Amino acid sequence: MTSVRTRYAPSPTGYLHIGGAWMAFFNWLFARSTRGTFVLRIEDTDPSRSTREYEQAIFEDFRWLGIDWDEGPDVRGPYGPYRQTERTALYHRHAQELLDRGAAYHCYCTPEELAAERKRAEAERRPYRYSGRCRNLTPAQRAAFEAEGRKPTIRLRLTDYGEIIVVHDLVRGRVEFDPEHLDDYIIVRSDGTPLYNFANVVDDHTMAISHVIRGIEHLSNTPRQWVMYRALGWTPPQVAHLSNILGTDKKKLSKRTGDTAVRDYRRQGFLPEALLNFFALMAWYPEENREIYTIDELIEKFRVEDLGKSSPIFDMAKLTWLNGVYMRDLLSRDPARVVGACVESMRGVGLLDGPVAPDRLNYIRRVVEVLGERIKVGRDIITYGDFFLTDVVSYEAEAIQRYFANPKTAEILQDLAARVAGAGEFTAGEAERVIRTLAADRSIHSREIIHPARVALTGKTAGPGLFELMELLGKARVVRRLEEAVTYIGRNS
RNA sequence: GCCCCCAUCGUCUAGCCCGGCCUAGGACACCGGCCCUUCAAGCCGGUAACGCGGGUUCGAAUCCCGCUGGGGGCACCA
Repeated sequence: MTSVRTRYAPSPTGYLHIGGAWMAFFNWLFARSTRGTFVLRIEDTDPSRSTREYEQAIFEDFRWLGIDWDEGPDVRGPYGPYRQTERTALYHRHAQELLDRGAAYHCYCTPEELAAERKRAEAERRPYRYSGRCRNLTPAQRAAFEAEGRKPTIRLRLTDYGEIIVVHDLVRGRVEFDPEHLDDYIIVRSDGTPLYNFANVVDDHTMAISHVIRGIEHLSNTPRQWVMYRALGWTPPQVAHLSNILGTDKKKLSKRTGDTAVRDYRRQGFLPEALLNFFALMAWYPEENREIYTIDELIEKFRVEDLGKSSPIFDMAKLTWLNGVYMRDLLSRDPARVVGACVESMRGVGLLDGPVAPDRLNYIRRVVEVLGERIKVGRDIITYGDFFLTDVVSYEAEAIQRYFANPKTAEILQDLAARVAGAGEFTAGEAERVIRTLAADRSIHSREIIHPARVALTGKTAGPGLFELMELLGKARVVRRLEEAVTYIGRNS
């Protein structure tokens, strides 16, 4: 058996989409699991929408995910070039070959004429198929069209193909298509540029791609492509078509129901290994009763045949949980990665910009330490620890209601502020001692101090342990916030 | 409209190919409880699914047919 070569072929018309990354991931997994080759090919045949900036961005997103490629525009390789716009000679050659073999023909119909045909079909409520008017043009007729100045497209002969086209899909099994329902489709535009279905076939073959895992939307394209392979005398690759990821509205994943770009997830502070683990779980469970897998385990266990057939819904809650599992593990093993994810999300919301100063980074490290297991995603440093990062404490409505209502509260907090101010070296232990003593002196339960104090210091009812949080905030900030709370309560009661 | 694909808890899925081991397993989410200065984490427990209708069979989530529902394709987009 010749070696496995898979590919992912993005169009550089935007950032790497979650759905695209998901597809790419399986092609990559398959290549890695068979010690094969993973190729990145840029499909930039639509010049109006493709840019080099997006191409770079896609590379960057893949690198972040940890999906590497053996051949591609930037690393080159024996089957290059890897950008479709640089392969035009190849398309011309094979288009000519198709023409010479009589498998394709020039079509002089204008877009307007075709639109009219389509409209007529619609009016008569029958499925539209190209009429085939140009299928058997005589040299004289062609000359006449040319004289009119018409530029022909090239169409592949398909309507009279004659036999059922069989696609052997690795995950769906045998799928049959009757060419009766297909028509002669355009493979080269009148300006000479190739269309997707054609360029794709030429590239996959000339790049010796052995397996293609792609979206279900391409299943209907497959019979068209298979006819072309046959006409050219080529063997088509093995294919597997996966259903698309859906949003919570059960529609194709879109901005409406959540972030769609890989970099959005990076900005929120997700971990690439968690995202990849989650990607796997959206298509298959390598083992029963197990959710957490390292990339190496996924590579080892991967089998195309095991991939699911139905469309998964992107479950944010599960991704978040999974990310939390990884974050907790990292907390002891490699806390710098957790800090990294937090920094990423702080940049995302503008809390950080440019290089981070060493003392600032140190402080963030301590915040992460104090927040600990509460951080499931990098952005949680903001949702749970904003009071560490900014100087304004805004009290949650519920917090005020629950813990600032007691008439004694202001007095207690005032007392606490005074005692903190007079305390010794301000560690968590010292903070605890101060509060316990205060509770004993006033013969109240420490709860009656702890909760209001937490609200005064953080604005929230939930959060890290009060004593740890006080230590990190430091004596000065604690005293100030306590006094601010006293003022606030006085003003609002 | 025509063609194609899909269908197990709210969600991701195991089981389906090779019918009985399935009174359908796990995980997320949700709801209780424990722990506790709150939250998170952790631990314990709970609710919850074979879309419907016909077959085949002693027996069907598993095989067959139909229906319904969802998705995709039918471009000089990819």
